Amino acid sequence: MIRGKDGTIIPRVVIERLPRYYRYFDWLDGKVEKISSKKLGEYMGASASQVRLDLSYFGDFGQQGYGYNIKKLKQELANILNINSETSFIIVGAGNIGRAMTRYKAFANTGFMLKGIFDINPDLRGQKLGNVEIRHTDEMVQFIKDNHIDIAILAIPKDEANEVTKTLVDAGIKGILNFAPLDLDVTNHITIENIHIIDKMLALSFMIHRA
Amino acid sequence: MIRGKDGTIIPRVVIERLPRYYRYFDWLDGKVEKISSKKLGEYMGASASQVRLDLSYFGDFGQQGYGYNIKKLKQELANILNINSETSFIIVGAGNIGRAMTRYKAFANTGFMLKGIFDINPDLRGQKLGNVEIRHTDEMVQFIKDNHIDIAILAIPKDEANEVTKTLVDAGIKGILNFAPLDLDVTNHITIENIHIIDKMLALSFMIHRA
DNA sequence: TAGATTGTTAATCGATTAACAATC
DNA sequence: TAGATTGTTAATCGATTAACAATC
Repeated sequence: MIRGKDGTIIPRVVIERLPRYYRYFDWLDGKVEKISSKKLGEYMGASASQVRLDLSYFGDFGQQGYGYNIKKLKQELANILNINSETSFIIVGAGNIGRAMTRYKAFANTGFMLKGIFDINPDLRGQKLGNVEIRHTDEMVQFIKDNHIDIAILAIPKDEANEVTKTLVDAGIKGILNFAPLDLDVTNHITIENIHIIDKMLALSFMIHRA
Repeated sequence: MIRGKDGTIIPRVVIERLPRYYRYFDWLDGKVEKISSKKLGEYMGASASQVRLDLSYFGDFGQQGYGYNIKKLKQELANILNINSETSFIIVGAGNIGRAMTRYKAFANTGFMLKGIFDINPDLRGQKLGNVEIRHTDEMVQFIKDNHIDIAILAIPKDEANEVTKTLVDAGIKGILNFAPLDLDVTNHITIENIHIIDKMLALSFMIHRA
């Protein structure tokens, strides 16, 4: 239950939209100085009301008769989303997806710092991916504690996912980006975001076959 | 506007949930013979009402006093989601994510068949990834037409994404799974599913920092 | 038969949009 | 000042849940 400006509860749908606002402000930055909720809504395919209400959970960023200053609002959103401060994360699983995430450049632009990669296969130990070396899963708990890691990207087969999740949570991980094709079994106050690639492909397939 | 059983419009939220139902039925298959909407809802973190209403858009799959037969419903969902028939797709962009998708095993279990990989870099031409070779983007339009490809996974930098999307749509692509960190500019009746990795990470970061 | 559980309609809840006073 | 546009409250819309007759 996350609260905004006046202690009002921010709906999760609004939170999920924030990074999208940031993308648009980043895109507009340099192009124009200011924008109205109406114009931004047109770009984003949203109503002006939604734009204004969404942003109003976090502050009074606009000005009547003027709109929103892009440099200012981009900065505000960057702060809200912790883009200016460094957020450390680890990758669990050095398979296809784990490796791709290792090389993924976009993390750096949004303050995310890869601190470690872990795999259960001892043969991979010490192998370098970029400038981070693969460690064995046995070292993971201590590493999370020593380096104060909050976020883990989980990219392992589904059969091991819940067991590893339990280990991560016990070690102090606060959020997981889950690529495994299942819903993780978590009881406590930990946040999960799922990327279910096959689910998306199936929804796509369903829609094009019915269209 | 996709219609179900009695010509009622199926809400997009329901469509997006279908693959998840399939995952649960696949998981239950072999474990038990039947399940009630109440029990399934418990597993999925949904209400019994939602389970029943969601499924009822597609048919009368249950039986009073009994529940839903798992083998039967799994089969029904597989048909609805075209899992039993082959769905061809291509990957556009042979970078980190494109390559990971090439090696992604889960596609095969759901009827997805990788037919081609394309990249703008001519040096990659002919290079084999698994049993599919990289082709140059120049060959893409003809390939899509010749092989009746409906779905493309877009894994290229955002600056080129809209231009390539236009090419894909003109060539006859019906659905795109977009990994590029922007909202594709599409006018016509084409379906897009987005995987915005950084957006998910930012939402995660926001939530754990506020918790 | 009695108990269980469906499919569907009605009630509720939450999210989106419209309206408007405030004000730059 | 007049026009534009905000932040917010009220109205609407859509999705979820509750209720229940039908029936296995």
